[in-house]
Amino acid sequence: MNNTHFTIALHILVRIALVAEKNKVITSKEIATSVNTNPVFIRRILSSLEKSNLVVVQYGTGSGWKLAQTPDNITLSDVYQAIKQKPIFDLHHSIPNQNCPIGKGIQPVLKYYYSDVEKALHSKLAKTTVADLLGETLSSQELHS
Amino acid sequence: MNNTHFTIALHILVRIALVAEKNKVITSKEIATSVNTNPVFIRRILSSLEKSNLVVVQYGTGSGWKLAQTPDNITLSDVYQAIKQKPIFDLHHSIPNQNCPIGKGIQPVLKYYYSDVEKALHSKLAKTTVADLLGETLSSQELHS
DNA sequence: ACTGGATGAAACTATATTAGTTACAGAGGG
DNA sequence: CCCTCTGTAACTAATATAGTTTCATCCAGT
Repeated sequence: MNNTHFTIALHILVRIALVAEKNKVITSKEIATSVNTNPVFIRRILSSLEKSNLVVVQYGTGSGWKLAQTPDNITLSDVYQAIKQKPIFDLHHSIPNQNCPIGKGIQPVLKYYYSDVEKALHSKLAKTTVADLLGETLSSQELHS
Repeated sequence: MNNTHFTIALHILVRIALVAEKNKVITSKEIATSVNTNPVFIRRILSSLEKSNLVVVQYGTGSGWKLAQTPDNITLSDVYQAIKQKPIFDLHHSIPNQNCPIGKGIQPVLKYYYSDVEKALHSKLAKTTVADLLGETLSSQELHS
């Protein structure tokens, strides 16, 4: 995962949640217009979200995307899990020197520690839902009008 | 920051902490041998660590690097802060559609939320020090001998 | 069946990022 | 003054990212 993907995924889900209030679906092209990018990029991320059962696609006439769960049931931890491809911190690209006590021993230590950090991150992300973001986004608009 | 930089920075600091126990310093070339990379790459990261007062360089004969603070005083939050160049999550690369209520409102919401997530990450990272990592790395070696 | 709008996926490009490499001026203890 | 190492710039190769084009596939409605 690149770190913008999470932002795009959240934008997509909040955008779908908005039309879901009217029991409507939305196409990747329409979402792309909102995000200001191209539909294929949106579809690639939608594909990841679909595999994690966060969104569902409808084919045929009146086709488009809808949420697979209610917005208050989708946490940002779910979203992060769905689109993450890389861990938050990577280990060395090339294997460290095994003749050095640090080079030999540090990777397992860091690997364990990083997974611990990711758990803490997930705990934090789990406290917020797509419904929360939609609410905050809309209410911040009202203040300006 | 790329996500391997944090790993390399920790490797560097733990490696320096190891020789610091013997009141010695270590050169970027020696560190590069341990990390299994080139000295310039190491120096670039050392440069960031130096700016945050985590390491100090000695010139002249017997030159090399040492810690600017005791290892139990350097938390991983300090290290992360020193080398991070990008936030953990980026916003959109191109500005979203301002005619869409979501496109218009989501960036400030996410910006605030992301800084909140970073604070949680720092709290987690602050609980571990370079001394902790050094201890774990060495004790994991003993188990294998 | 057929149509039409949308998806899924592959292929390709342009740009940005990352790590590696070379080179050389500058620092400073002996 | 010497010697070793640092600081930094410049360049390259490899990889990652987002954008674009293309086309087969899907399926509700007619």
